[in-house]
Amino acid sequence: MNVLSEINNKKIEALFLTTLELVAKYGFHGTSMSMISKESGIAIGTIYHYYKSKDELIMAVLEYAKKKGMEASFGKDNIELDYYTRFMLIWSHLYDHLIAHPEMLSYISQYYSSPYCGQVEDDTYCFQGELALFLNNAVRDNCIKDNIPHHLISSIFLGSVVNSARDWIKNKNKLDEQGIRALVDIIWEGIKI
Amino acid sequence: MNVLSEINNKKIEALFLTTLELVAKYGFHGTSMSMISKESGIAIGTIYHYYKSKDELIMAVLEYAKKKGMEASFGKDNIELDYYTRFMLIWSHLYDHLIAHPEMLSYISQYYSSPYCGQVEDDTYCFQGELALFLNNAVRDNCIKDNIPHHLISSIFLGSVVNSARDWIKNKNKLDEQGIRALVDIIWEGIKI
Amino acid sequence: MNVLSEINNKKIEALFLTTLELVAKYGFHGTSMSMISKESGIAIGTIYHYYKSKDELIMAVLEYAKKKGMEASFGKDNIELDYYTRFMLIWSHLYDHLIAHPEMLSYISQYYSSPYCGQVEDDTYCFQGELALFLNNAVRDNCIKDNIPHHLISSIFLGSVVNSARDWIKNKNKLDEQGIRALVDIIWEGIKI
Amino acid sequence: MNVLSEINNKKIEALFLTTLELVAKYGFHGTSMSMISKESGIAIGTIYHYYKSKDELIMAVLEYAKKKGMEASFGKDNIELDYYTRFMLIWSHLYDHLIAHPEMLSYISQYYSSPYCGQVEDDTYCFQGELALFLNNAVRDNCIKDNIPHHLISSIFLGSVVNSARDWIKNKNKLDEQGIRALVDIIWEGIKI
DNA sequence: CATGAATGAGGGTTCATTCAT
DNA sequence: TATGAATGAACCCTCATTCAT
Repeated sequence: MNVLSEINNKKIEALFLTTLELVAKYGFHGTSMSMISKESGIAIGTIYHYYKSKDELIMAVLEYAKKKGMEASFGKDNIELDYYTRFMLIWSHLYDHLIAHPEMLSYISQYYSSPYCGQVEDDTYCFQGELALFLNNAVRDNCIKDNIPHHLISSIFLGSVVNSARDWIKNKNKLDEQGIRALVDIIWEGIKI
Repeated sequence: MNVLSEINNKKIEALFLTTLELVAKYGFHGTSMSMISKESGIAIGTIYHYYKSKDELIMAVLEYAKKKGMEASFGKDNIELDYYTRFMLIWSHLYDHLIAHPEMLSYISQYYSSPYCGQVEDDTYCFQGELALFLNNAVRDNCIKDNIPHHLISSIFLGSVVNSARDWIKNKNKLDEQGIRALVDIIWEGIKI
Repeated sequence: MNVLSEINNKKIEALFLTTLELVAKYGFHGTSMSMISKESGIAIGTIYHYYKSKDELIMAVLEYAKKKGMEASFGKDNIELDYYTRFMLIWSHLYDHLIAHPEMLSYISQYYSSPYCGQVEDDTYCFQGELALFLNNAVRDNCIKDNIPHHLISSIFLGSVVNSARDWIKNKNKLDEQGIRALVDIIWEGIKI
Repeated sequence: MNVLSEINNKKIEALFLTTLELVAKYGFHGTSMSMISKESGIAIGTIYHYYKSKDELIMAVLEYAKKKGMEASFGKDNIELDYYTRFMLIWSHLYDHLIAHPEMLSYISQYYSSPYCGQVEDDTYCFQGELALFLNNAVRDNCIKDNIPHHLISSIFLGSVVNSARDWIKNKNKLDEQGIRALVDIIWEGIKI
C-alpha cells in the first residue's frame, strides 16, 4: 500500500499538500474526496488505490505533517549547545515552521481536537515524545528541576507555541526574536535550576 | 428568536446539553440534526423554529459553553484576594470545570480549531477578554511585569489549562493541588515583578 | 417504519410495482436506487425514510410479491371441491398469475437463486408452507399416498409451475387447459391413492 | 481467444473454479473482477487477455459448468439399459453431481433466473436439448406416451432435480436411493406407456 | 504474454432543510 | 407553536476496463 515508486512520490506529495490545504480551509468533513481529487489532479480511484479509505488518507497526511514539523524543530537540534539555547531554538524553529505552514498547524490542531483522535490508541500528542527525551537529558545533566512532571512542561511549551502561531495566523500578531525570547524565558525561568 | 419562555428554557437546555455531548463524541459533522432531535426529544422542525440553521445552533451552544466556563472560573474571582492567589484560583477553577465537563472542552476545542471559527469576525479566543482585564489590573497595581505582551501570557495560561485538562481526559493524568500549584508557579515566576 | 397512512399506500404500491418491474428487467444489482426513485416518482430520501436500506426494500417487495402470489392461488382454494380439482386449480391459478405477472416470477426466481436468499434464516421456499398444509390434509383424508415426503411433491409441483411459466415468457409456449391438465395429471397419477 | 496451450489449461481451470465459487457465494454483481483476480492468482490484465469483458468470462464459466453437468449425467448414459433405468440414472447422476458441486447449481440457477439469460438468443435451458433427444428415442421405441409435450416433461424432470438438490444444500434434506426412486417413479408413472 | 496502476462514472446512503398539517 | 414526512444534492467508495511497461 505504501510501496511507492520514485515517480509516484511527486504525485503522493501533491496529494498530501492538496489535502493539507483543503482541510485547513474547509475542515475534514468539508473536504470531500472529489475536491481532493480535482485539486490534486489524481483520480479518485487512484487515491483509493493507495489508501483504502478517507480516514486512512487523513492519517497518512497527519504523519506527513508531524514528520515535517519534527524535522523543522527537533531535527535541527544541536546537542553541542547549552540546554537553554537548545530549548529556545526548538521553540523558535517550531514557531517559524508553523507560521510558515499555517495549513499544517490547522491540520494538526483540527486532528487533535477531533473525534478522529480519540479512536487511536496511545496516540501521544504531537512532538510530546521528542520533548520528553530532551527534558530527561536536561534533568540528567542537572539543568532543569527534577520535581516537575514533564507533561506539565509539555503542556506549557506546546500550548504556547501553538497559541502563538495561531495568534499570528488569526490576528497577525507576529512575535519577533525579542518576543520569542521573552516568552521562552517565562517558561525557562520556571523550570531551570 | 431568543426570547424563550420559562417553560422552554428546559427544552433549550436539554437541546444544548445533547448537542454538546454528541458533538464531543462525534464531531460537528458527525452529529446530524436528526441525531440531535432524537436524542433531545425535540422535533427537527422545532429546532429550526429556534435556530434557522445548524450553524446558528452550533454558535448558540458555543456561547452557552463559553458562558458556563466563564461562570466557573472568572465568575468566582474574588478581588479581595492577592493577585497570585486569584491567578491560581482562576486557573484551578477553570481546570476543575473542564475536567468535570469534558464535553465542553471538546466542543470548544473543536470549534476553535475548526473552519467554523475563521468565519466569525473578531472572535477572540475564549476567555481571552476576561484574562486581559485581569492582567491589566495586575500591571496597574504593580504585581506583574509591564513589558510582556498580554497575549503571550494568555497563550501560556490558556494553553496550559487546556492541555492539562486534555491530559486528564485522554491519559487520566490528573493534577492534584500540588501539581496545579507547581504548574501555575512556573508561569507566575515568569511574569511576577 | 411500516405505519403508512391511507394516502401513502398508493405511493408505496407504486414503489413496489416500479421495483418489481425494474428488477425483472435489470436484476437486483442492475436496478439502482436512483432508477427506482426516478421511475416511481418518489425521491430517494423518501424511500430511505421508509426502508433503511436497499436490501430492506428488496425484502419488502419480495413479501409483497409472495402475498400476491398466495392470494391468486391458495387464496382461491375452495375446500368444498375434491382434492384433485383443488390440486389442479391451485396449479392452474398460480400458473395464470405468473404468466400474467412475469415480473413477479422473475423477481421471486431471482431472489431464491441469489445470495440474498441464503442469508435469511429458515426461509422456506415460496408457497411451500401452504402446499404442505394442503398435502397434510389430503393424506389425512386418504386421497394421496402417505409414504412420499412432501418436499418431493413440492419440488415437482412448484418446479413444474415455475418452469412452465418461464417457458411461456421465454419461448411463448403457452399451456392451454388441456396442457395444464396433462401436466398436473402426470403429478397426480404419481401421488394419488 | 479460446485456443489455450496445455500449460494454460490449469490457469484457466483455476479461473473457472474461482469464479464459480465466488459467484455462488456473492452473486454475479457481488463478485468483482479484482476478487476473481486475487483469489485465482491471475492478474486482472491477464484475465482480460482471454476474455474481453466480465460478461464474456461469465458466459465461458457457464459453458464450463453446463459441460461438467452434462458429462456427469447424460455423459454416463448407457443405451443398452432399459429406458426406465436410464431415466432414473440420468436423474440420479445429475442429482449427485449437483449436491457434490453446489457452486455449479448456484451458478447455473443464478444465471437462468438473471437478466443475463434473457439477452442471449435461443438459449434453451440447461440439459433441455439432451433430454429432448432421450425422450424422442423413448417415444420412437414405444416406451413413453407420445401425446405429452416434451417441454412439460423437461419442466418436471429438471425442476425436480434442481429443487431436490437445493433442498439438500439449504436444509440438508438428502434423498437416499429409495427417495430418488420414489420421486422418479412419480414422474415415470405419469409418462410411461 | 503478463501485469497492476490508473481511471471516473455510477453505486448506496446521509443529511440539512422545507413545509403542509 | 410543534411536528416529521419529503426532498435531492452531495457524500464516500467500488469496479469494469484500459494501457504503459
